[in-house]
Amino acid sequence: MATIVEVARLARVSTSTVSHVLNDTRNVEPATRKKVLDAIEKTGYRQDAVARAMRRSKTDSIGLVVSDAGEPAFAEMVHGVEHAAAVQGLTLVLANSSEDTDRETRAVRTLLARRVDGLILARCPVSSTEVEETMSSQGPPVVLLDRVFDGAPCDQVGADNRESMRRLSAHLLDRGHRSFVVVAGDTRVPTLIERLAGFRDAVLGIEAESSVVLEGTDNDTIKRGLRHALADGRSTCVIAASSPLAVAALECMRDAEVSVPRDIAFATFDGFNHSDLFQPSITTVRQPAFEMGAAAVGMLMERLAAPQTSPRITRLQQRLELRSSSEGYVFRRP
Amino acid sequence: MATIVEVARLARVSTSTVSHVLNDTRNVEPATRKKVLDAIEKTGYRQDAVARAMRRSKTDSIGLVVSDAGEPAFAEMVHGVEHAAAVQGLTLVLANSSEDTDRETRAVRTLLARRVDGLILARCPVSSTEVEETMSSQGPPVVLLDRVFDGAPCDQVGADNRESMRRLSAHLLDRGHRSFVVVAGDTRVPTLIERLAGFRDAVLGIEAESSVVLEGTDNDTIKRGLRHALADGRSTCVIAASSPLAVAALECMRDAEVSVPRDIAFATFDGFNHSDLFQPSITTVRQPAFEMGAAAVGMLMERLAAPQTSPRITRLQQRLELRSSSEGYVFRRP
DNA sequence: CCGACCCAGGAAAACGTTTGAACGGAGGCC
DNA sequence: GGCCTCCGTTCAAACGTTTTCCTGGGTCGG
Repeated sequence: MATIVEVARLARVSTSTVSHVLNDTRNVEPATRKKVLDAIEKTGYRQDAVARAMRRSKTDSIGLVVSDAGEPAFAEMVHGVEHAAAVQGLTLVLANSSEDTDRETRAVRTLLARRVDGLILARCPVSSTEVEETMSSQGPPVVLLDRVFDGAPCDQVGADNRESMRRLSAHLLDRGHRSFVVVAGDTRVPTLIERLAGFRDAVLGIEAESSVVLEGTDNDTIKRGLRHALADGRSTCVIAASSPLAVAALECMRDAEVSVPRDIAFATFDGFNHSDLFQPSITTVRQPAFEMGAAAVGMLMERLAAPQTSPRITRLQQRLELRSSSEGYVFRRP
Repeated sequence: MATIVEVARLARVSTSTVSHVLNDTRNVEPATRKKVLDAIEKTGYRQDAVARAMRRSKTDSIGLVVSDAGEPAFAEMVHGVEHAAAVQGLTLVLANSSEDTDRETRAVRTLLARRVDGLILARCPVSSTEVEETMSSQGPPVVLLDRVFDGAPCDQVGADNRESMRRLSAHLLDRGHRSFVVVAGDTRVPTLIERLAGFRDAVLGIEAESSVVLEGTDNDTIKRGLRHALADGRSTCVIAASSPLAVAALECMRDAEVSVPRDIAFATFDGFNHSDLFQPSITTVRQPAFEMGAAAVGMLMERLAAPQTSPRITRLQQRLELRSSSEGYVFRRP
């Protein structure tokens, strides 16, 4: 691989001149510029980003740690981050924590070692203190994505989970539902806490008689709970707080031969792609995952431009997509 | 940020000694090792991967260019690549080409500039010559992922598309279908060529009377073609060659009020997640996307170990998941 | 005509590591 | 006791850039 000195030698100029035409960071006489460009052409020279990063102590890259790269919602976030980064001329270094504290720690460590210019974290349910320290240390700026929490010492991008869940629940209340099963899942995850809070906001002061909230990290426990809750036949609506939970709930209901929406209504957060092509087509609160990723990059850029301003939090609005899983349910007259 | 020289100074040893305990690349007296470790502890020193990469001319990273990071199948590949890379101690630099030749070229260029140790490419339908040259140049080794083609000058990992399509088609022939609509899509993409070829293998010598093959890059054209093909009511089965094509086909059929599987059978490649929860549940040939990504990393490692051996191609077997979209269709007696 | 200033370009010092060569002391062998 | 070897350690040269400071010639104003 040709280096800048070979180019310089061939063009009979100094390496600094070559560098200056490469980055145009100083005026250089048209004649010499041409010599340099010719030499670059002839040698097939390509700038070495590693050496460049070393000298400038700036890698033009950002790190992204995501808790499950396979999950469609996260995949869209990755996509959004990549896109926005590319637009800014930054490359993306991706790591996956698989919802595991240790892996997350190692991932953050490697990314910091690689001297990324900024870090975007979609954290797993519980982070190590090492990770939490990097959020406030004077290392590269950190943006928390999706799983945000109040009072974090860094910028954050999330969705308006609480408000969306409130809207969804209010809509369902409007349709006459009073007895819900809320499949809330792992309530260590801020996102799920917020969604649960939104439900509580909505039913506050309304006699939502026998609503059941299912919390837990284990799918089988959740399913058992749901089966139990469905058994008495009083619930008219199931709300799942995330897509994996929706899968569990739908599986459980299929196995229990409870049909949606004939026997019960159903709605979920960040549901299934192309849901309108299938039955039951699922009422969904959809996260603008791509935009959230892009927004995180935006915050990172602003933070790099203004390091001292106090941390901010951006909440993107979610879309409520009403479909037959909730709209098709008709209340039985007693 | 503390550097290795500060550690050395504090420990009253040379930087080389520090380096040697860091990488344990040479024996060092327990006493001095302890001094060094204490100094590292005290300074909070972290190795600088950029400087290290520069000196060793090895970045311990691999580049992945994918044509659509949002698409679930590609997301799973990304996931697989990330996982396998992490296991090997490599970090992943991700770029997205959005099925665009220019972006792909730029992505490859950036990754090469970053001196990745290897490159995995899920190429877009048509690559620039620059990209094709990197496949054979003596730069970092390249592995082609998913979209493979015979005679490529580098390693490749794909699925057994042709054989899988042959099996699927044979199964459908067994069930009595003779008149197919094959939604083949962009037949510049090797994957889709292979799938189409598999269909042709299966119907060879069988009077598959009026089968229609729809090729094209434009969804609307595809849909128009499909509507036309469905109009005469002779076709008994639609096969989509990829998930986006399946979406188009299902939309078209929904709009034309052709019901699956009552009016017509349907099957697709790499279909929809959790298809068994919905109606129609879709018969699918499922790519082992995660494994393909992991396998690509594996090939890369082997290639790095043995640079001179001739290019190889690995095909992973796909799983045929039979569901009601094809099994539910009952032939009408004339 | 001379000093001040401007401008294009060059020399060289970083950036933080790794690593081959050199070194010095201890021990073993004859 | 001299010599060789071994072993732990240090020295210093890379790796490929960017960037500060410097230089020498030209221009312009007085």
